[in-house]
Amino acid sequence: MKDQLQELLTKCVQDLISKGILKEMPSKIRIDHTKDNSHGDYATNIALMLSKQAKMSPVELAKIIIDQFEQKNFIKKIEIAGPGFINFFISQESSSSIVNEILAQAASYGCSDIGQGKKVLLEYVSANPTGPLHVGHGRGAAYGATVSNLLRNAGFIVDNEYYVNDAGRQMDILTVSIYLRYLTICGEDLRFPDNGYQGQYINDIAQGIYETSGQKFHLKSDLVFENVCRDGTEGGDKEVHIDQLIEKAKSILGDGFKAVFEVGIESILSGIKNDLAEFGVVFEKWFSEQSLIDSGLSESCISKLKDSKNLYEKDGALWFKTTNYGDEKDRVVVRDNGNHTYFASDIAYHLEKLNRGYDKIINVWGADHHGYIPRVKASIEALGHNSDKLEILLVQFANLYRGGSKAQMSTRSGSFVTLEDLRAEVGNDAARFFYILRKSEQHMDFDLDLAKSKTNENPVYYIQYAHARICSVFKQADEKELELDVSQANLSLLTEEIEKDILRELSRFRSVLESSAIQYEPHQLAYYLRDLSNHFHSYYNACKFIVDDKNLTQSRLALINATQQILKNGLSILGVGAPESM
RNA sequence: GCGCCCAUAGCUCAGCUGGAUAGAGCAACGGCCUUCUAAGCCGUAGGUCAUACGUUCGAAUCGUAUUGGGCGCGCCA
Repeated sequence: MKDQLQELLTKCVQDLISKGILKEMPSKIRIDHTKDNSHGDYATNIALMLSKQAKMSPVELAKIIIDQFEQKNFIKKIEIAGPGFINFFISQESSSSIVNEILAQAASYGCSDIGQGKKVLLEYVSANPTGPLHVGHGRGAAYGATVSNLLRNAGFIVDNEYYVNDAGRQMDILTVSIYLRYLTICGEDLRFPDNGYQGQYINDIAQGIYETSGQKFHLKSDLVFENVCRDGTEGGDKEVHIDQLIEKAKSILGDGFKAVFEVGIESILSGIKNDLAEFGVVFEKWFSEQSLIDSGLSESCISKLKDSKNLYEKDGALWFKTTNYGDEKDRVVVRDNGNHTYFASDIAYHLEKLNRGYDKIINVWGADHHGYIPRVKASIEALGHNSDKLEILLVQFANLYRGGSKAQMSTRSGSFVTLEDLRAEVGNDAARFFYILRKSEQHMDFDLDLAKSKTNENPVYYIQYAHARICSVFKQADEKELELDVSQANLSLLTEEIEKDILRELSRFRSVLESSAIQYEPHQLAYYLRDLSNHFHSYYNACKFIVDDKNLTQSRLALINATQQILKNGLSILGVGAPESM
């Protein structure tokens, strides 16, 4: 309907151009759903936009446009209103046909092909595998998964990917943390380093190693701590302290160090996978950072950059001249100790992504990484690709409040609320919905007490309740042996104001999906579903659906059946269930 | 100091890329269950869209400056 109007209007403007009344096509011709139904069903501001080039007042121009406009029978009325808006009123028959469309296409109603089968790689979460996911990661997970659903629904082919940072120093710290806990279980008396990972999960992993391997890795703690400098709180340097512990453990443990590491990362990763799967977040691929080093891609990227004169040496380290590509300072890719930086892996990773032939690469990052964007784009350009292919979506932090004060979320200290805890407390549906309800670039206050204690006030239930209520109506209809037969429904009987409102609301669904997908804004869909539910609840209170008049009953059941379908389709994209009863 | 994000009702947030009288949810107040689920509905109240200029037919939306908050500015990841 909207598309048809758009076409007609475009043609109309073209005709006026050929008549010499208008000079040139505007960059876009907009037809919008109206906010206020006294303004009709659709409106355009075209006359306001073009009044200047036509050298006449918007109202005059609007008149000319309407005269030129090809009248169709689905248009009941065209009006000029306000400063020069053109409002279109759609005929009752035509606007109620949306119900038939929805019921005919059912679960696939709302799908589109605006993506034209373009291939998209969507990377998100990618939390370091040093511990369970916390509530901060949940936002990225819910957001990424929903964007993925939206894009798929819009005809893009989407691969979801999780980048696993399984290389580097933090993995060593993780391993040492586990190992020291293991030694404690073996009966050693030792002091746990300040910089170690302190969560209970570390103890659990250590316990697991003890149970399967017994004393196999047991060494005297005196040996491990021999010649290691003092820790931070003992007046030493906590970074040096832990680095020396790592070196010590590696040298005396040999292959055992790797064995402990393998058990540790396997345990943590499977926990993360499980957690996300239960949250309805599924990745096609888990990409290992280590694999970039093992395959030599990381090394070959550095060679390429070296060959293209993008690297230089300073203070014993190898620097990438990212300032040539708009970064504010140059970045180190190889440290003076010979180790590659995280950035070096990331260069290789992005090159690898590009080589896989995607049309678009999207990274969802925490907003704290925004300063990282120029250097990654720089690396893409330097390796001869177009950095526009990479789109980075930033998600702001969720500030966690508990008991009215901000809760800390540090993995290192182990004092955080896990995503798993949150899901257990508020449920997957509420958590998914709550996370995407806010625009991603908005800071978000997540009040745990509110989310946990007052779950009934969570807006997700409002929508689910609307769905359940409709199911309940059909249950009633069933008992009265009424069956919905759309072909029997005379939709022109839907003349109540609220019924027209719902028809208008239903007709918006497609454009909401399109807009949410293109702008990567799931919250638009969430707000839409809330509005639709609101209209339905009003309808429910204002009118009875199952009435003596059989024809009217059929039409009303058809209308709420279509509403139910839209709620279901929308919730499914949000990754939220549509319960039949509550 | 420089860069990015943000500022809308008492609180938490929308506002469809510049449009018509700025909206919703909580919280407050007043109504609605002998009727398909009251996790609901209807109504009332609540605003200098941080501030000041500017751009134009028209600004919460765009530009500049200021104020106030978040984040970033490692040979960490």
